[in-house]
Amino acid sequence: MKSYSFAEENYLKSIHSLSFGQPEGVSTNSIARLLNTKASSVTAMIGKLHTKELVSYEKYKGVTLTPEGEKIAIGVLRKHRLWEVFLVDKLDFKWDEVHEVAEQLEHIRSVQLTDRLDKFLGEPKFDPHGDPIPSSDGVYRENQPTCLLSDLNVGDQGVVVGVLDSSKEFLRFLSDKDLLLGTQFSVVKLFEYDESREIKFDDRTESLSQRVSTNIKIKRL
Amino acid sequence: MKSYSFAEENYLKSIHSLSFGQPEGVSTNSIARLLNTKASSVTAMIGKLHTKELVSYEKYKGVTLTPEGEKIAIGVLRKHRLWEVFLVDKLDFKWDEVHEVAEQLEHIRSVQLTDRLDKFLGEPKFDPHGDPIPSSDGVYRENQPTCLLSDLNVGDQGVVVGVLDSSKEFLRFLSDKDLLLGTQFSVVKLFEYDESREIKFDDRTESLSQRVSTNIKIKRL
DNA sequence: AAAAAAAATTAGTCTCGTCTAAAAAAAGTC
DNA sequence: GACTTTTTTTAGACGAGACTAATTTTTTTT
Repeated sequence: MKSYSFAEENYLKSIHSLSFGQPEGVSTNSIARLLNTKASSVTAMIGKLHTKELVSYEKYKGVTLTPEGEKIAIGVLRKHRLWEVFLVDKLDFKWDEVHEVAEQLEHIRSVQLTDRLDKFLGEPKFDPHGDPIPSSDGVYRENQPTCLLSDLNVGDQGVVVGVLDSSKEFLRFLSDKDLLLGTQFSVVKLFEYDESREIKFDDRTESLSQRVSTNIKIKRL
Repeated sequence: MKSYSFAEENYLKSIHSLSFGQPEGVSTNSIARLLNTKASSVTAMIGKLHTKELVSYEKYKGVTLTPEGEKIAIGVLRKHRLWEVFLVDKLDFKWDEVHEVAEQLEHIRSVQLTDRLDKFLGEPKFDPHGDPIPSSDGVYRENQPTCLLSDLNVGDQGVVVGVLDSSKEFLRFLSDKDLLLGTQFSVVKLFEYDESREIKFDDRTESLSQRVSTNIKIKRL
């Protein structure tokens, strides 16, 4: 098993995240912006990754990941998101405090560690921001941008990623219903009359008023 | 809060661990041996740490940590040992598999993380090897080298750190008695007749045959 | 106390990842 | 199509941290 430096892993991760909807390749400047470095540094690193056959590259065109490069990027992403779950679920971090620490933890090298952490956390499918966690063989599907539960129609599926109304009362209401961050659900009924919805999750069905569903941020699945 | 490189932290940690019973200062070669580097690299780093006032140093004499340097070294040690507990208690690592991973985790920078991890683990006082975990304000007492439970006399205290006989049967016996790794105990009676001992732990008293106590590795407290 | 051995330091080099400044290529504009 | 602006690449340098080889200091041996 080859192993890569923090810097290399960060570049691969950045290229991966910028690749979405960019089949042409990712631009040097966009990588530099994301990593807070200069374009010249990016060019240098791209050359290095190219030599190692982790990216495809032609001067002045963009870069794309090779299958090997993508595998590494997804591995880092998996670790990042698993650690975020750990920090939030086990150490009671708020989900907006975890990023910086997870940026460090994602580079810890140990296959055993990652897989055991995954089991320990109950093999979660989503991180605290609602982003999907790649499986150990690198399979996952990046999901849609955030929208509201009230945007969904019958048959749509989603995962809870946040709230608009963060009052004690509302959070209490959600926790009474077991509608926690990361809960996956599908919309089974929609009553035009009052815009209330029935959703199914954890093998239960619950009815939510329009008031409630306009205050829950979700991502489509 | 200043922050230090992985390399700096590793040197400080090494100097700290070599300082035990060396009030004269630690030798360049001993550090090089411990870190698998060359003496010249050590000299260079010592110069750097000296400039930052983390070590006291005079050419050709040894190095010692300043109070600031020691604070940092103990902080790293605390993180290392807490992560070892996490790996063994939560992720079911064997206690001889944890070192390499903990060497990486000990450098994660986040005071919040360390303190929350400590709480999550139940504020353990010893790591899986029986070494004491420094408190967040840096207080701890390094303990004695390993000996056998059969070496202890009435009134002595110790902590279980391993076994000589690692057969299924013996490990089963120990787990039936709740004599786990990390258990702290004191010897309350010693019967000269058969060399059996009564030990007290977790508010219980148990009697151990000579056979048993010669197979349990402990550290004195 | 002189010679030999061991330990520590200096001098000079290397790789990694970054930077600035300058040059070259691509894209946008009139 | 020529000119300007933006993007990208090259050239050259630097700091961190490691190395080898040579030198100096300390310690040990006789």
